[in-house]
Amino acid sequence: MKRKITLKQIAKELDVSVSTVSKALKDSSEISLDTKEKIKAFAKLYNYKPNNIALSLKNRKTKTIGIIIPEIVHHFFTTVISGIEHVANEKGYNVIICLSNNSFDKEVLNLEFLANGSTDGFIMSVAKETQQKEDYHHIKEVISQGMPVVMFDRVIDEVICDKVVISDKHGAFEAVQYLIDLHCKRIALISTVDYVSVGKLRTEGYRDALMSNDYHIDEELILKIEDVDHSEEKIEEFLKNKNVDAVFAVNEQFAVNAIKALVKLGKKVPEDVSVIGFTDGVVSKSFIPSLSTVNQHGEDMGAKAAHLLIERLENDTEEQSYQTTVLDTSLII
Amino acid sequence: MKRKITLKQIAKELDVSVSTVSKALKDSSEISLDTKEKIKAFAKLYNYKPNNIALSLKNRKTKTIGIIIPEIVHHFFTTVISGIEHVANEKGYNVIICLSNNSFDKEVLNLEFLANGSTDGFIMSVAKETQQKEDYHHIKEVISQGMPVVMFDRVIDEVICDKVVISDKHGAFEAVQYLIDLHCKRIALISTVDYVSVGKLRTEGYRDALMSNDYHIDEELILKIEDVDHSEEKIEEFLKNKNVDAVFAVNEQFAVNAIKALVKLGKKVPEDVSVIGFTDGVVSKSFIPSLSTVNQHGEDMGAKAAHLLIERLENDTEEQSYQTTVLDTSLII
DNA sequence: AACATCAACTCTAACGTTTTCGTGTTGAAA
DNA sequence: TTTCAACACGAAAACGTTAGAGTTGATGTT
Repeated sequence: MKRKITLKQIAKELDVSVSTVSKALKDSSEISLDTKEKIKAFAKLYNYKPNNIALSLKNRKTKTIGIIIPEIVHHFFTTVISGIEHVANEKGYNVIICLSNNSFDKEVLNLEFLANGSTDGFIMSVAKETQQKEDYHHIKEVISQGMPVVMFDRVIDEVICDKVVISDKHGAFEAVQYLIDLHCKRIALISTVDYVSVGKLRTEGYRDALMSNDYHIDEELILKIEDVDHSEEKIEEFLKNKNVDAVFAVNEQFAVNAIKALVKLGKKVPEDVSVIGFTDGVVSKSFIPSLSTVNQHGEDMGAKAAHLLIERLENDTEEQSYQTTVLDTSLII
Repeated sequence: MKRKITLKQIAKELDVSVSTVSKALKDSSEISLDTKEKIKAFAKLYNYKPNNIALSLKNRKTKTIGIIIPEIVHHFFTTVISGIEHVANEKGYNVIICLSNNSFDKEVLNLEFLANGSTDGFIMSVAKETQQKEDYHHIKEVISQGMPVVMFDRVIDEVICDKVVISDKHGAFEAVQYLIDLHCKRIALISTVDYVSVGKLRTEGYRDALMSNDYHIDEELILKIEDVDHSEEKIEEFLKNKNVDAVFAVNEQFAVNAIKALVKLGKKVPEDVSVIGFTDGVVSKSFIPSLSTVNQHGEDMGAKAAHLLIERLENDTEEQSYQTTVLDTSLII
């Protein structure tokens, strides 16, 4: 087992000083051609690569960005990660991923840990529990320490930093408008509870669309689901006897469950009931019957977030002009 | 903007030496109670947290494990990551994820970069291109430098290290046996090209099952797909005029495409043709018509891999007894 | 001969920790 | 009064790297 070689070892071996080796490998003009070549050859032979940790310590930057998300087994988040990773790599950055599992405590721990030298900045989507508690001191803390943070998807208005979101409200509006254009009369909404910002915004879009078409908003047709684990039964229960002719679901799981329930209730989709859902695209793409969806462009979102973060990391011109980028959704029929 | 505080700053502020501060915070008996309390209070006030990078450099271990996978927008891999992350976190490790995008070059780059101090060890599934080239020098290199590597899913026999795989062959065997038990006569196989080890193994399981039931192996019923991007057309083309009554697909995408093609050809699934696929579970779970699948237990796989790696990291008792853990698949009807 | 110039190095400090080995001050036993 | 341990702390090295400030010896200039 040959341990990785260091500058010191090379220096000793060739009987020069460490700094000579360092400079030679950087092609410094201070070192003679002869010596440079000798050192380079030796370094190549022993496959010398500088130690990142030492460099990080010296330069006070790690060239890695931390991603903190609620969960990873979720297609939307993976597309975002993919987008981030792509541009990060292009710019010479690595990504380190931590999962909060939607737990506030774990989010705090992760953030604190990574903030102690491990990363140069963060891209994050906050945990559900955090939104619920409305406690953002940990995020504000790292920002005040000079670490750039970019939030995406579930963003917090109270925290001032760069943000990337989709136009939840507008996307929902469009989707519901589409249903209205199909002459649907009784359009149900299946949403999450309101402290999840996306649920709230999409609900607003739903209401706006109905209102601007002079529809009456029937609160009976709105379902808010708290416990995601038992959504299937809840949705089935809800759709029974409601006699809806359209369903708008704020996420993919709800949409799928709605279709299942409708089929169980003897309805045909999309003949009897139209279903449309906010989604990330994977299930619906290969779904039979096909499901119309609002695409969230996760990849673009990640890419944009990464660009924003890196921009801030590389231009430490203390500009305080934080921006919120709103990405459009698109309806896939 | 208050930068993170360091030992040195605390020392200066309280007019003691750096070592005193360090010791005090570690509750060393060398330091008087008075001083300790004073220092601790000050540290707490300023929210002192040791710098990970400095610790990593000093201890020559980073407490992070590197994950290198072909892609992340793939449910199976995310479940594996989730499994890894879970046990890693439990044991005080972080994970840093790199994507090879199935490119050999990127895999090499990632591995080399992370091996230079950024991680203590690796959990990886090799890129398709790497399997194709059969060039594993980069992996052998890091192993020879004393970095533990655990391979999962797509493993390489030539590289000696810990491995976690599912019983591909056995899983395929069971699936095909299941189809045979349903009295299917013409069972098609849709597989990948043979250099992808899983494709090869699952094909073997298919053959074995047929053979041990005295079926004739009709090469006409075997499709090997090279170009995943155009699999849909290929599969449709293939299934036309084959008059099969069952399809066994080595992955989820192929299974879904097969069903689509069959439906297009006027067949009913599962009445006319039974379809069963190796999968990761997300699409099939909410798929209509329901699809029978071979579950790969990604979460368990990740957890096992992480356990193996951490075990090796913490017991540097140079035992060379590498093990290959074979996880069972299970058939979900 | 005295001095400046220059090439080709080496030294040192620094990044933030931890840890080993001092060292000066007590108080008490001899 | 000497001797010595216990106590409370400080100095320095180490991890691997880089950059700026020194050092050396040779050559060139007047």
